[in-house]
Amino acid sequence: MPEMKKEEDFSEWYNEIVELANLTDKRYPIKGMNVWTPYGWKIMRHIDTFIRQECDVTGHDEVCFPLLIPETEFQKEKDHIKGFDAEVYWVTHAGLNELDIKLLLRPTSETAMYPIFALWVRSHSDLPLKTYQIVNTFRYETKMTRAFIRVREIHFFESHTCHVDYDDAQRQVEEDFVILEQIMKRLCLPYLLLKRTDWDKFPGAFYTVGVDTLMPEGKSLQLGSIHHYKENFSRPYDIKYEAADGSMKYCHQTTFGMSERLLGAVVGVHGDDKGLALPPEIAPFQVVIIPILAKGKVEAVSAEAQKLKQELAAAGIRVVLDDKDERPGSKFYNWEIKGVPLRLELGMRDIEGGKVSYAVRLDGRKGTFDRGQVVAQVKETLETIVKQMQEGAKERMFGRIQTIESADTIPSKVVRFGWCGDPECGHAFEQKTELKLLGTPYTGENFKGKCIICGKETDKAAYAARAM
RNA sequence: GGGUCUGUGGGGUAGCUUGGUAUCCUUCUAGCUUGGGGUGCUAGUGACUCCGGUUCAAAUCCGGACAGACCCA
Repeated sequence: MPEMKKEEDFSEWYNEIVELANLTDKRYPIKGMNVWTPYGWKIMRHIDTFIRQECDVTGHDEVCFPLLIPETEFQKEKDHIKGFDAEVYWVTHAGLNELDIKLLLRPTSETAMYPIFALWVRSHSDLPLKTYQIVNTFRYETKMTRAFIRVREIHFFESHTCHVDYDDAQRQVEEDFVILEQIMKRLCLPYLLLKRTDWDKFPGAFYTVGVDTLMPEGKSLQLGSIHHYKENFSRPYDIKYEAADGSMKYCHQTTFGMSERLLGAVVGVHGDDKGLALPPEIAPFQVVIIPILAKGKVEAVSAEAQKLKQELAAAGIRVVLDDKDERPGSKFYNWEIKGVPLRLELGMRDIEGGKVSYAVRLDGRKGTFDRGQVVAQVKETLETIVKQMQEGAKERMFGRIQTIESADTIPSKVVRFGWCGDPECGHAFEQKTELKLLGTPYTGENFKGKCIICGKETDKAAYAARAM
């Protein structure tokens, strides 16, 4: 019998859930490279679908660039190299020969895309150039790897855009926030948008906005990042255009990245001691039907269960009928581990009474639907579950954040405090508390107080936590 | 980079000190039984990370490789 105590030992709980729910197969013989199982991949595909939808409606075009990057291209932006040097995989041989110019596996695609962007962008009428891709990227992580959260082969979404000037790129950053919100709503994940400190921004970026959520143990987990590059890449990669007045100008660029960490966060935020709890929008199966087969009535019940399944499926609901020869109780446990949001039970008792019994995964509540209105009632229940998950997760996250006025005693959670913005104070805080300074809220937050280190008056709040 | 420890059926383990038939739980397969919260019984499949050494004999001892965990820088 699995011991699954989320609150007691989150780390162990997480590993166990990922395995029991069969989201991934960790037995692949390379550390940090796991196999996507059918169940886990179905969820990830739903997430990807939402990302594609939102990017498409905002006028991004999907592209797909090669995996390998020549060393010579990679080296063009100095900060960028420094940031990734230590975690790059190299291809040094091809067949029996050593390569003259080494190739690297993309850790992210700036240096693959931008030489080509330089060819694509010629005049202001080519702008804005808005692209994205969903590909695998590679980073040689040296710390402990963990399914979905820290992996060496990353299932990566990255959008890359080019703009005529700073302001237009800035508008893109703000559009990214809207895209993000649409996606996070469906995953029922609350988050903070924090402008990273200068010493923690993406290598090569002008500024970085981090998307952070909190895990139950109070650690922060970065789910994505949005960057304004200004001209930092367009200059070394020579991405310029002819403006209306005939002058040549460098593009301003942005990027937005997210990964399968989104799935890791869904596991961590919504799961409980019974297993996964999936948001209905990304659940491979939103409803599981379990027929209760009493002796002698097997066929009647099976036929009715089939009918129910078809009705729900016809209404666009993702439904699975579990007709395995197994006890119902055992099926209940199994589907709960897998996080199916809504369970329907159908036995003679229900059929005779014109009902369908249900149980909600999230809070365990049970009741009956009317057989005649079951489609509408299922839809309504799923919608309620979405709201419940959104609100519950939000409450839990903000409940973990404490505003503090002194760095001497740190309640071992996520903290919010005044910061004058001086890097020296920031470093001092990090050193003293051993927390990571996550940054300052991107969209202003009403705050009045004193810098927690130097005591200067400030209207800036900062957030810090232990990073996962 | 330095150090410590560990590799046994699909998953989790016992056995290793003191060398000789590999334990238990779970999963899986088949049959019967059961069927509204993990049904019970019976039978069955399935493992000592790899390479070398010592030995009549190696999961066990020795060396190396590979993989993983932890600690320190």
